Amino acid sequence: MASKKQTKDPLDGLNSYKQIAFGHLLEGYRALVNMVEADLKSHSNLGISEAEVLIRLANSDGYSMQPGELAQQCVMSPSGCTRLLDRLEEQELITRATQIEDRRAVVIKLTDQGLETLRRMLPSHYESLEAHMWSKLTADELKTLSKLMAKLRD
Amino acid sequence: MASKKQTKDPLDGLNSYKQIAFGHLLEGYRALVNMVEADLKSHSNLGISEAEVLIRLANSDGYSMQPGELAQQCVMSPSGCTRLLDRLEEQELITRATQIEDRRAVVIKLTDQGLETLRRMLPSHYESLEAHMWSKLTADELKTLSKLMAKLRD
DNA sequence: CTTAAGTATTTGTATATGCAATTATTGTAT
DNA sequence: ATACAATAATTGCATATACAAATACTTAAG
Repeated sequence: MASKKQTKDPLDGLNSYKQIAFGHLLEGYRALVNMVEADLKSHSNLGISEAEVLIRLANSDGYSMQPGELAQQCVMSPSGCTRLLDRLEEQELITRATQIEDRRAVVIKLTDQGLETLRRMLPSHYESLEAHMWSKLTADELKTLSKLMAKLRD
Repeated sequence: MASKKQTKDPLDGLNSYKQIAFGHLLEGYRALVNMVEADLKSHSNLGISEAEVLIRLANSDGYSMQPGELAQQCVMSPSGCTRLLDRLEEQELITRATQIEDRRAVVIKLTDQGLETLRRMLPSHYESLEAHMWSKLTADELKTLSKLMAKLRD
């Protein structure tokens, strides 16, 4: 008769609902982001990160923020943020200026052209989000998802 | 007196709960994956994609799958999958063999070493997921999240 | 049979991103 | 005042990943 007590094989945990939840998060996120980004690129020459930065700037006080703040909000590295801002500056969608009070810091500002580009791009972006995300969940589900993801972030 | 009817500014939609839900999804996902991947790399020399492939192989029939199937499950491009498999093969965690019935296809197989590596790595990976995800939500919340993300994926 | 279309994977190339080191500036302690 | 730590952003470098084209093989049509 086999012993009742056994060292548990870690592989046994692979199909727990917890593992599956993580798997669904990976799969769902990637699928969604891929579709949204594809739509975005077909309607503009912006990727999802570029769009996100423009949106955050549009939401910010005076349409301007510092790179570090932006990097934190977007959950990206400072260097990644620098490069992203390089691309946006290249397209003249933002400007960079050194701050007067603290000359280490930089002020990013959305240009008129950046704002206009954002306005032109947003309707199709919303359509995309509607098609791939919002229409797939009820309002309650969407709010629940929002709350749960915020918990994971914090 | 201003006209009651106005062309709506697309920017007005930026702070709807729908937009915010998308934002929280981006932020929560990135934060979680960054933390889990950091833990993973500190306990092994595998990234999250590598770990995912090993896990999917361990779950598969005969510990083997085809690259295309794997790429679909992992929501990645075929070429991305090829490169990922290159790295795993280099570390001798998987083997590649051409199929006999269809010689275009390749059979990926988890090696003994791959299985052992996975067994060694899983406990700390579970701890990481516990710390950064599972412990932050109740069982019900976790199941809800799982269901909602699966809806987005499909 | 032979050719064309389809499928599975891989490769060339481009790009986005992160880490670690660097530069420039500010704050602090003696 | 001067030196030293802290902070903001950038840069060099490495790497992961995607798209498009190429390769190798199979299936279907005539």
